[in-house]
Amino acid sequence: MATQEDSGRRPRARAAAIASGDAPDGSLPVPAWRKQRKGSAAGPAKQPLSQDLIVETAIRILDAEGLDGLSMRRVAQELETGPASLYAHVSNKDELLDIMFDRICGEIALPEPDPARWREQVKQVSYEIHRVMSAHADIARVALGDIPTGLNSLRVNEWLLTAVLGAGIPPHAAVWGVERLYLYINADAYEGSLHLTRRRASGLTEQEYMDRFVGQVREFFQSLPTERFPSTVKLLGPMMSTESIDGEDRFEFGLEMILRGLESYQER
Amino acid sequence: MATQEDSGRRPRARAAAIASGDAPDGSLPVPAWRKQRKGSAAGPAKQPLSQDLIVETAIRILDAEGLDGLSMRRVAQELETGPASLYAHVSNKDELLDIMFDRICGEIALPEPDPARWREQVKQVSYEIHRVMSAHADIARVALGDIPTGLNSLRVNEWLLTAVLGAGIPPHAAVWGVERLYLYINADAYEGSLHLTRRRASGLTEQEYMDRFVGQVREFFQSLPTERFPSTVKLLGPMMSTESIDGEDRFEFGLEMILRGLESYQER
DNA sequence: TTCGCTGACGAACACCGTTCTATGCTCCGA
DNA sequence: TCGGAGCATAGAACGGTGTTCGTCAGCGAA
Repeated sequence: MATQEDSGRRPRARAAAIASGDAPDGSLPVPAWRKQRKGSAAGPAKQPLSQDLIVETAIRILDAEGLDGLSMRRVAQELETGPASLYAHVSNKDELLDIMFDRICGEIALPEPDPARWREQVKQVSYEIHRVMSAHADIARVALGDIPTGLNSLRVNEWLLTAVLGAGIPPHAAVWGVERLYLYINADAYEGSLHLTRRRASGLTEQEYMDRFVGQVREFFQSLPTERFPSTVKLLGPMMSTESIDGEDRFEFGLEMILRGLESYQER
Repeated sequence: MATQEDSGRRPRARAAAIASGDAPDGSLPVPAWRKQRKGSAAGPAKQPLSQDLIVETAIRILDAEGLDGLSMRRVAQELETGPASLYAHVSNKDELLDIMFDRICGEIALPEPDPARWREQVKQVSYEIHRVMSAHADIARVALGDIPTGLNSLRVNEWLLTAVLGAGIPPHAAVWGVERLYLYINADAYEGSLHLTRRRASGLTEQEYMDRFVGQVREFFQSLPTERFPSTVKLLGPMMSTESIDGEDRFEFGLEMILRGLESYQER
């Protein structure tokens, strides 16, 4: 398990907990408002409710049924309780989503920064973020709809900032570049997850889905009048190639584009 | 129970409507499934229901109350009818959103393509798309969550493809580059609209909102432990500057980055 | 005139997030 | 050991959501 940090309740509370943290070593202090539970050692008997348990359950549902399938009632049902019970540990569905997102950010593995290999490493980490987000259905939507302030999210951000600064990109370009990169990664992960969601909903295999869905889209584009959409029709080939739809290479292309743009701001 | 698996019927129908479009001049053909109404000249007497009327009403609500405030019931209420009545003209809320999005795409003004000024023009059009999306609350979310296949959306896409092709970007890079650019514009427009939504919900002026919201975020970041987040703390200045939050310049930065990346694929 | 069709729409279904409120249970001080 | 305070639990309910069912009225064709 990577260095996973606990996420807090509200941004302010979080920061305060860190600032006044009384843990001398590297581990973050356990926030006062989260009493540690007795044995989280997974008794087969009914576990007492806790924020951790709720978040874990919610992520399990997210993975299995997607963000749209995740509801407070669904989580409560899974825990064999009523929806109202959750609100003692989580003030909000939005807060639950934030905490889930940050917990998931904790899965992102970060290498030791090496300024000499910054470009390669930034790319690697971008892939890693993308991989983790894609592994959890459409969770990336949360990042698009909210400025993440969780500790694990900050950890990733800090890593990227350090790498980019170390490459000699001036401060302003570094801040914006990393922010834009993050936006791009999440937007693509979200977009990509939609196909997966749809495919899962349809119950088709990847190949079947590809054939049917892409086939329909292709059919649609091919029926466009050439005189009105000449470039679109001319580019039907590259547009409809499997690699275009699949996403991996397309993501790489955009990433490369952003990196080329970013390094044009390098000062040394 | 019908398992409505023929979700491809819609795009196909549209394309067929286009292919058999009988508008000889420059204006787009009116799709067969959108019957034109008599006078949309806003009679004070109760207008008969129609898809156009529904879409117009929905966009008005969207502008005034945001995407979250838009519901079938809300639209029906505005039209002084029941929600069920809408389903005779629109098969779905998703379809309504698609149509709304495409209608809004129709507001995007496109200049005559001039290959010599392709870079400037692509930038200009990107701004234009961004402007139109931002003018309609969080409608950009629709584009992120669905592959737009409306005519007006295609029109914009066609323009961008033509411009980029004309600049000597090879086919594959053109397709992907335009697609990535589109993704970026919509993602940023959506992100930006969230602030506006939140501000509107809070009822504060722009200045007040700036002060309060940014103040809180700044407070949070400033309370971060320097030893754990050195780069983040070091970059607090550029991160928290007004221009960073406001978005206009930030959008421009990312756009410039993408364009620099894109033109690195130029072949002549 | 009558038949058939189609648009309008009230009612209802199955959900949703959230809050109120009553009920227990646990733990602490006396 | 008892009393009581405080809190996790959860049933019920509120006000919303998208969508469907079935009825009804109006109208064009026969």
